Amino acid sequence: MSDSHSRDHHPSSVEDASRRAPRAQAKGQQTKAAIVDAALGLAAQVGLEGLSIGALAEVAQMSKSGVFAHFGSREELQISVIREYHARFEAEVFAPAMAAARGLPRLRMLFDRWMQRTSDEIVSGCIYISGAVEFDDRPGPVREALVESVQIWLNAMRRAIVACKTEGHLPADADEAQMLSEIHGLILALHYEARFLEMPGAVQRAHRGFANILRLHGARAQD
Amino acid sequence: MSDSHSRDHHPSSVEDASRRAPRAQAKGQQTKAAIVDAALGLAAQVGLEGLSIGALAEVAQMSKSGVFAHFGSREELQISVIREYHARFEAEVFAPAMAAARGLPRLRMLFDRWMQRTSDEIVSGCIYISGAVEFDDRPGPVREALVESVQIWLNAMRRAIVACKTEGHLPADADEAQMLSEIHGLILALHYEARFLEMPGAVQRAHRGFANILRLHGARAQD
DNA sequence: TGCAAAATAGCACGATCGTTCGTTTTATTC
DNA sequence: GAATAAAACGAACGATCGTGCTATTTTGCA
Repeated sequence: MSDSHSRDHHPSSVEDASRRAPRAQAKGQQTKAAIVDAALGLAAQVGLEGLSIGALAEVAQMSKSGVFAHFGSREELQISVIREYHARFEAEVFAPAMAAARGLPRLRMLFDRWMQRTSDEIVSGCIYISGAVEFDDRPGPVREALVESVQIWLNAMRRAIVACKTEGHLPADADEAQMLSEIHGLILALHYEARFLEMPGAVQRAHRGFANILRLHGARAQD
Repeated sequence: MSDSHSRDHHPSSVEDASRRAPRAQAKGQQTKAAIVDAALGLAAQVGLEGLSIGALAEVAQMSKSGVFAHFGSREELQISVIREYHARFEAEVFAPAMAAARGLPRLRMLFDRWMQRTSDEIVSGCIYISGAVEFDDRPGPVREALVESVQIWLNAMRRAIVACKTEGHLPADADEAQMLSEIHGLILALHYEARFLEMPGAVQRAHRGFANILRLHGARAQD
């Protein structure tokens, strides 16, 4: 999962950054980060489309125009939220799993972390899922940012599956695209059944489903 | 799948209905049906929340207030759209599959029809999916109508799986809730990958996924 | 401490939203 | 065809939206 997004407002040179080390962030960056943080929570509930600058300003205890000035447009705000979500997803799901051994252990840990995050989002909502629905036929930079982030993650999962083959944990002819779709479906069904339908047992079913998929596609029994 | 919704505006007595047989519908019902039809297409694209009376009036070539008068509120319009969607889903997916033999043949046909409809909705959008995201934490009558419709359908699928057990097409200890979740996940992944990510091969993966689920859960080989 | 710049607030704009109300047109019944 | 009811219209409302513009406050540095 390569973070290809350019972090904005980095000091233009390393020298400048070290010279004024004590002042970590200008005031602006600091409150902008706080706004994005609040926006993330708000967007998880009401979606990226439901995210309004007025409501955000109220949560952030600022004026509408004060919030607006940090982004210049609502679209830019939405994209900032997506980037922040992406960064947190990467830090919370992808990064820790890289500590696990290549192959099946790492794939298991990736799925476990993904599941854990989705379970948490039963309460808060997931913008990779709500965003997909809101922007699936609304072209533009917001949709592009969303698609890019999701693709980066799904590609990381795909690579982890392929690694299982090269490590001999999965048969060489295992179909990684098929497995990925089936795993992705488990996550989507979990979100749908638990958050919308409020059905009990959805988390357990997703866990079992993952074990079923590994078995079906010929994973070697693993410690 | 029992249609528990009361069809509104039925003639109050059968006698009245037969007496004025040539006039099938009063003018009002006729245009209301046309409005709902247009609203269904519009809501599939922009979602139930994105559905505005102004835009609908433009599509239906009527005045805003003319459209509004048929429903009395936007919520009632949204509910009417859900009911109509439900009726079409039932007619297009559920009803034809009842002709197939109880057990695995019927389950296969239910899934095939469901898949076919979802494939069509790659272009148009599915309000059972978009609606779930839009109303997953927005309580009220619209959410209730959505949940009810989806539950009716999922229960029908569950019954079809159970029938496979009593017919001996699936082992008696097969877990129907688990199978249903996995199947539902295939549909959700298909919608996500094909409509939002525009990934090729999603339809084929969903078909293979269904075969995989049947195999995994011990379905007898079937003609 | 004082000054320039950055950050925030205040206010108003055009647009769109759901909704209400009174009127006018259309359909139905005698 | 006249009378009555149903249906559709047109205009306006208050609210909320994103977005400019201009003050005012706050911050960072000399």
